[in-house]
Amino acid sequence: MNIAPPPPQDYEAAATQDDTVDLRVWLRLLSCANMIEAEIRRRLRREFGVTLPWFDAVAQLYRETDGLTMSALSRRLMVTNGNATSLVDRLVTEGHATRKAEPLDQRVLRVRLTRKGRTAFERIHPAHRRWISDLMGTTKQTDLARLYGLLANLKGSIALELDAPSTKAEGRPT
Amino acid sequence: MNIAPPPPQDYEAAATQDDTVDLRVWLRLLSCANMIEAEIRRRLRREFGVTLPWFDAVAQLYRETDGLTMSALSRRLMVTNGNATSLVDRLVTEGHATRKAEPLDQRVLRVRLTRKGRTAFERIHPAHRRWISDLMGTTKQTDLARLYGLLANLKGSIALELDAPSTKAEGRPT
DNA sequence: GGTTAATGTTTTAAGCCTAAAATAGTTTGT
DNA sequence: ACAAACTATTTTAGGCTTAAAACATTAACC
Repeated sequence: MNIAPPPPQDYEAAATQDDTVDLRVWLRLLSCANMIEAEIRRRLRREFGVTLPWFDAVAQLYRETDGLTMSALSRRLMVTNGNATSLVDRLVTEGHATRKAEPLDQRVLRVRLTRKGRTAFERIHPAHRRWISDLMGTTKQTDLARLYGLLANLKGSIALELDAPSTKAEGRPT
Repeated sequence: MNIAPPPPQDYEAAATQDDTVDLRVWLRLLSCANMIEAEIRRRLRREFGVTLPWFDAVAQLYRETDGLTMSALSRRLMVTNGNATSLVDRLVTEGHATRKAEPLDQRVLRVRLTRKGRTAFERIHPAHRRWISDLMGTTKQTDLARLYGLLANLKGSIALELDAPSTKAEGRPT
């Protein structure tokens, strides 16, 4: 028989036996995400002198040769529009990106990585990829595949609930 | 046969076919965590007028009748010590917590929830629990159990790597 | 017993993030 | 054509977060 693992000293410490499975899954999920995110943040700063949000923004822009609108970018980064504004402000002043109004719709601004931005990303990207592999390294491939599938379900479940949050909040109107 | 799900417009949008499973699991995990966290944050503010970090801090303190030291609290919240300081500052000025030096070690400060703090948490807690259940609601119990197990493995894997980050960084010492 | 190292906490500086209000351009209905 | 509604983005105000430096107390070591 195995010995029990030591109780975690993080978010999960607040979970008790009588908590529902839901809550315990959530706390554990959050722990994992926070641990990985914190470590990637530290390494990006230490090895390359960039912040995590900076890297995330550049990574999203890198894929899109035609760039992204401000709204699309903030949606992808999962942050508010205002937040994206300040991130892109910095990218532009650094010379890593440009921001140009669309000719057909003057409201829309399209953000594109410059040559300099692309080069910067290419310098960091391989290390980032390696770090993720390291952090997940001892998890078996089959487990990762299962996890991928289960998370897809969970994500779908969340999206559904976000589309129809009415059931508990207000009941049916009279 | 099923139709393919629409491509996500979040973090995962940056993943491509040639990315490793590691990376795709990570992006999906992050998506899930961010979606849930953002929704809980919105509801806490809208329904109870409190912030998510405020709730997290109070939730951790609620369990511990003897309170927590500043270090223990920041470890549990997975934030820096400095961050915990400002959170507790606010709890104390609001009257939701007290901060007292330990008699045996004057360096250590022990934070405890006040009666007012406990009452505030008890008012919010049931709704929070319900929200988590709602967001995960359409995920089957067996899937949640599997997820719980797989995340345990992943978490262990991460912890291992964080303890021994030497393999790639410096090799073995001469 | 006095210096040095270690530990616990706070402060500081800079950047991140949200929610809400404001601005500006576009579409719709008449 | 004009007003109203809608959409895209920025601004503002306030709070969150980190990393590094500073401060204070305790432990370790001659």
